[in-house]
Amino acid sequence: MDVVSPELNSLLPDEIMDTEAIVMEDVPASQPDGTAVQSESGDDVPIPMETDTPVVSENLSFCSDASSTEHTQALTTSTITDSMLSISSESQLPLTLSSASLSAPFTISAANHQIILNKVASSQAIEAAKSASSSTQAVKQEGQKFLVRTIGKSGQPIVFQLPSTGSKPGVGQASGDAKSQAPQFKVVTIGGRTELKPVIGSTASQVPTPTPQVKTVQITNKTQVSSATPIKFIIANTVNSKGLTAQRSVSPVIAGRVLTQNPPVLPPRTITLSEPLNTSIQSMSSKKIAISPLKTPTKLTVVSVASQIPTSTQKPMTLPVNVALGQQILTVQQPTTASPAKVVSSQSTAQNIKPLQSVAVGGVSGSQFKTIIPLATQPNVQQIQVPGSRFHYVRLVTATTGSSTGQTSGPSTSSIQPAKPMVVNTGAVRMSVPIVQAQTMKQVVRKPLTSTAQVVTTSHPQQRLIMPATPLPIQPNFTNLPPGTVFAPAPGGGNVGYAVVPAQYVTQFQQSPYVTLASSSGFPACSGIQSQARLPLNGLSTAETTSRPRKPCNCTKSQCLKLYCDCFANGEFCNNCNCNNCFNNLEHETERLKAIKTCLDRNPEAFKPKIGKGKDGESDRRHSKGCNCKRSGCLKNYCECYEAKIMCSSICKCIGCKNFEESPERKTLMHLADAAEVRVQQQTAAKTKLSSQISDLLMRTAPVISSGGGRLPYTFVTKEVLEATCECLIEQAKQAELSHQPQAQAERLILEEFGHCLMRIISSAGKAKTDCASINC
DNA sequence: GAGTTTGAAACT
DNA sequence: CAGTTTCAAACTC
Repeated sequence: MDVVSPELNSLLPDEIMDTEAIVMEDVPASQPDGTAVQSESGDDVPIPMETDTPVVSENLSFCSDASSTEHTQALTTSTITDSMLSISSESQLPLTLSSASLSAPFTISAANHQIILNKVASSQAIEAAKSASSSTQAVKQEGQKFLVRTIGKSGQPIVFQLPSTGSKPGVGQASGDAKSQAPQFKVVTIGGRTELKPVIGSTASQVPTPTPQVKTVQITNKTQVSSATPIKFIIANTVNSKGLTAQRSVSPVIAGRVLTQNPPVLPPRTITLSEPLNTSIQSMSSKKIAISPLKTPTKLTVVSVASQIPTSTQKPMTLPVNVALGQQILTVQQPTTASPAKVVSSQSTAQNIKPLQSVAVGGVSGSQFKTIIPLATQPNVQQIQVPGSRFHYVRLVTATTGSSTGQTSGPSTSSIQPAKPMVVNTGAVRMSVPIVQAQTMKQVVRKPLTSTAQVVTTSHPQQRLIMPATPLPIQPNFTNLPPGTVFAPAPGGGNVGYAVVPAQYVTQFQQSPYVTLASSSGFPACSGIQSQARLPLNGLSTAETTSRPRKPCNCTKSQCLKLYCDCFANGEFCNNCNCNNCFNNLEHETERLKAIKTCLDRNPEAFKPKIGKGKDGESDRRHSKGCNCKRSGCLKNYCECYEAKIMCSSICKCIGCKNFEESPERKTLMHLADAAEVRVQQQTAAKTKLSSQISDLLMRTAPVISSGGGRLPYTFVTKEVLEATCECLIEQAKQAELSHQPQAQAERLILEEFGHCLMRIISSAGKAKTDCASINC
């Protein structure tokens, strides 16, 4: 198998690690009433948290960070002490967790399987929260621990433990600014739309969401005051990567983990909010990191992006972090200032590592997220969706090292070592998996993996191509990786590498029963969740992309291994195509991978969507390279801009372009296209009506036929049939008129349409007679 | 359905 | 980087 070249390898980390584009707009509080939780479903069925499955990191750290001191409050799970906050899924009452050391207490409300952690701006806010709900519980920080007890059906409690912060300098400082700041929860839909909701006293006013849509709860700390108490999440499931080199000192520290569905009878999971004493945390860049479970409520998602925390804060950036609890995503957003919010989540214990996790990195504008999509029950697989890229990347986090691997036995209580909050999974292997286009990622009918078993054993696991032998879930030892998987060594060595896996495999993973937890957990699968992770394809909406199945290719000479082939260009295998000598399939993975590498060597952007976000002031969608049309006037589908239904931009090098806003030709074309579409719809409707009328008539006349024994076709020509037929003819006439057909031609078309109608009537009549005869026999 | 046109991709 | 060739889709008849 070919190993991804260093060039490609160098590309992949950037793809994954780059989170600069992930910027969440500050969303004003849209619901000051404090509605913090939206039930994902109208019913009260609790959604269990997945905790028994292996998870890269069991630790979730919520850190309160003083801007200058980088102080982080950590919830450690090592021991359960003082106050414990229990959140029951059944209860929809907000729970307020206040910490003396924390400038802003956290309001925690759980309802309908959702837990919202909110940082209460002030004690008054706490009181308000209490007043809002009599059952609100304020937990002093002394306890440093709060227990989420019944998030899942299993009732497995999740313990959030806060270490004593008496010695933490940043705590008091943070609390002092809490009033000025208005920490808020932002409920963010997967599609990127965010809904900011104050948490305080919110539970009573919960608005049940009709659809099982995953919500992201975002905690935003907009104030830039150094005294502010930025919330710092440190997700410590880190792997070494070059992406965090000094060059990219601002690379976000990721490594998140996500809580998902718990199988019943699971030991209490402890989420540790540890205070990182490591300076690396301090230097952690403030880029926004969104960790969201886009999948079913039963999923636990973990984001692990960077292994090392950049030591420089040269580029303070907003750092939104979504921590998904069950179906919810907790987002912590920190404005780009002196005290950026930081999220630290340690994955030091890869207990119960969730099998397949996906991370979607939004590529469109700043509102995109890296989302984690749990795909499989097998641990250590993360699907990373990089908007703007046609590949999906799957990161496999292996528990090869004892320290990094989680102890799967016993209650999943993991604690983060303060001194090494970010060192979690040194043996992690990141896999970059070109799958399907991110936008087209969708749940489809499950089908077993049919690939031949090709397992490559190697002394250098991170650089070997692993071929999946069976449809079994991905194993940590990579023995079940799909064919075509290529491991690329991480630059600079280390235990981290990338593996390029055929896109379809991820789809297959998603389709595999092993992947879908809902199938086995008894919870209804939420197909919509995954769709939420989809991102626009070439500027098209998800609905557009999903509603348009890709056309089969007709390649004859390229073997479907060049970008001429749309299938290949989209990172897909050929399927039901008309190509000849196709190598874009599982049987030719070696060649395919080589071709991918070649394309990437030639153009690292080769597999990225051509239609992306334009510059400020320009159209939202524009061709990344611009077209070079010379003869088509950019008004035919030869033009990639026109084909994408966008206008040419300044970067186009086209000649005689007519594809601009004020172009009369373009307007005419658009008008004609719209008219044609309307005509087609009308004609289709008319034909459907005709068929319906005929069918209805057949139903009514069937007894007559059967008894009378032989009616002529004209018997079926009733008033309704005539009307439907006339509609078809009129529509045909309109179409001919609009297309400026000569009268003779128009008459011909009308007559032909009439003939078609007659044929349908006769055919239906004959069929009805035949059916009746067969019935009588 | 065959042939032509077109422009992106690939190549030199 | 520019020019040429190759290629497959779009288009026309």
